[in-house]
Amino acid sequence: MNSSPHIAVVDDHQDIRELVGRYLGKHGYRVSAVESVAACRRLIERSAPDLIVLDIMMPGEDGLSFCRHLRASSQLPIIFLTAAAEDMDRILGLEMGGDDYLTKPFNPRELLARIKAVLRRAQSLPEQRGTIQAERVRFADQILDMSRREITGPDDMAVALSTAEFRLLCVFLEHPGLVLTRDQLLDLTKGRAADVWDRSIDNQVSRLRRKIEADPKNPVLIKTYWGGGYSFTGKVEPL
Amino acid sequence: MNSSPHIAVVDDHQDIRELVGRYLGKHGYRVSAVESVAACRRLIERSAPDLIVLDIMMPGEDGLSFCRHLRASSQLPIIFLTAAAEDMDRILGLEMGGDDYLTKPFNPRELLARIKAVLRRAQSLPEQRGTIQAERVRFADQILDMSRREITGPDDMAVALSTAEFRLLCVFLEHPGLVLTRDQLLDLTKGRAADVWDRSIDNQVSRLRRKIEADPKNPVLIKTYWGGGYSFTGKVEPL
DNA sequence: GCCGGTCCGACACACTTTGATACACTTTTT
DNA sequence: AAAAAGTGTATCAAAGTGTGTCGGACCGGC
Repeated sequence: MNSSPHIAVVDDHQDIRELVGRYLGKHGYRVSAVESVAACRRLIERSAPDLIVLDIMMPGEDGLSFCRHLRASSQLPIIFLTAAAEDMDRILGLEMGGDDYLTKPFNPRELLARIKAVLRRAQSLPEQRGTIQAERVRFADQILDMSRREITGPDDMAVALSTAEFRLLCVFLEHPGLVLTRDQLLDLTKGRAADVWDRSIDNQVSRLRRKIEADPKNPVLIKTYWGGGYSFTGKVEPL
Repeated sequence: MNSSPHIAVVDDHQDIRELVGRYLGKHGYRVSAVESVAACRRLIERSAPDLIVLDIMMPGEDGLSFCRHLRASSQLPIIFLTAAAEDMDRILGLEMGGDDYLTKPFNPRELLARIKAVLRRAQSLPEQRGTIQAERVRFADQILDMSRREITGPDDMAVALSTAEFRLLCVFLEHPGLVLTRDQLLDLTKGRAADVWDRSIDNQVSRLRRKIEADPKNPVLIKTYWGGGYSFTGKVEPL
């Protein structure tokens, strides 16, 4: 990502354009706000945005028909704005690739969250490092037995891991030192995309820490990167 | 599976479309909801869904006749929605490939379960590893005698297996290390498809564990994958 | 350095899945 | 035919997991 993402906002209400434009701008996005589908077409031609925030109900050409048109030729992600819940039905009738929608009135914060989610989805995937082959792996002062799914500490006490904990630990051990976002962790462990305010990973990290950290209150092995994600710190050595 | 399955929902009631669309969307499916068979035809042409949820009783072209039409040319799985139990007779009259049906009013949760089941069935089959040829097989610290259908532990005590237990153990020994879903296990042992809330496999696994695990309360050989299935962990060596 | 907003850790809780047991039904054996 | 064993279903308890909330930690702007 060499420069900040470029968002096109299409809405016939000036106040919405202004509000959204200002808010997204403040959060580091480049924003182009236009008042009609026609203007949006021109915009797309000359500057290729990364995502469109599109109002459905507009005078002149309608948002939905525009979307159908776009879908015929491109994968450009769209987030729909709809005034009424009934519109949603018509949205569902479309092929919703990586798209999303939001009903007015909406919280700008939520729009931001969804934009982030959609963009992340479009990129995703850290380089796939090889899966761990070894039967046992030493990390820090503990050993993970892959087949028994349990770890043994320096005191020779074995601790069993649940399915989710085990998967999470494996992902960490496969990517030592790398900062993994919650989306990546969720994708790598469960194969599913993150819901907007998903806290399940936080919880699993917390549970895992309780089992592998000497002092769970002051984690050393799994470090938190504020606003970024988590990273496994420590030597990893297949046995 | 590079992207989530795409489900087409065909129903003339808007509320149903909305409900189902939202529910399935929330559970990670891509949903296209349309109000008629005609619209569904168009949908299929341009976007090839993985499964159709089809209301039977609809104005205009009827769901059943549409199904007959589809079956002539494709294997596309269908889940029927019927208002009255009487319709079921007519459904049963069809060739139900991998299909299924549900009577209204239905629990969205159950629909989800059936969709999962049908889709799994459509994929199914892990790569068929060769059947075990050897007369005796060593696994962990025990030996399975194929013809006598009994296992001998390190203490030389022979334990007899029932038919179902024997089949199940064989399936596990043929796919060591692989996580097998309940459907796959049921298919491989009994050759039948899993009913939606089938627990018979759980029971057999439990019984088998009691015979081959040193400590059935803390199974080591047959591991549970929460929400996934079971997996046999341990060396397998034909003799 | 203070302040508002945002993110994270911990906890509690709801919900789903699984394990164990009991029981009914079927098949096999005696 | 009776008895025994095998198997599927129902039920309850236990474990695993996801979501919400609250308080504290962290960041950026002033």
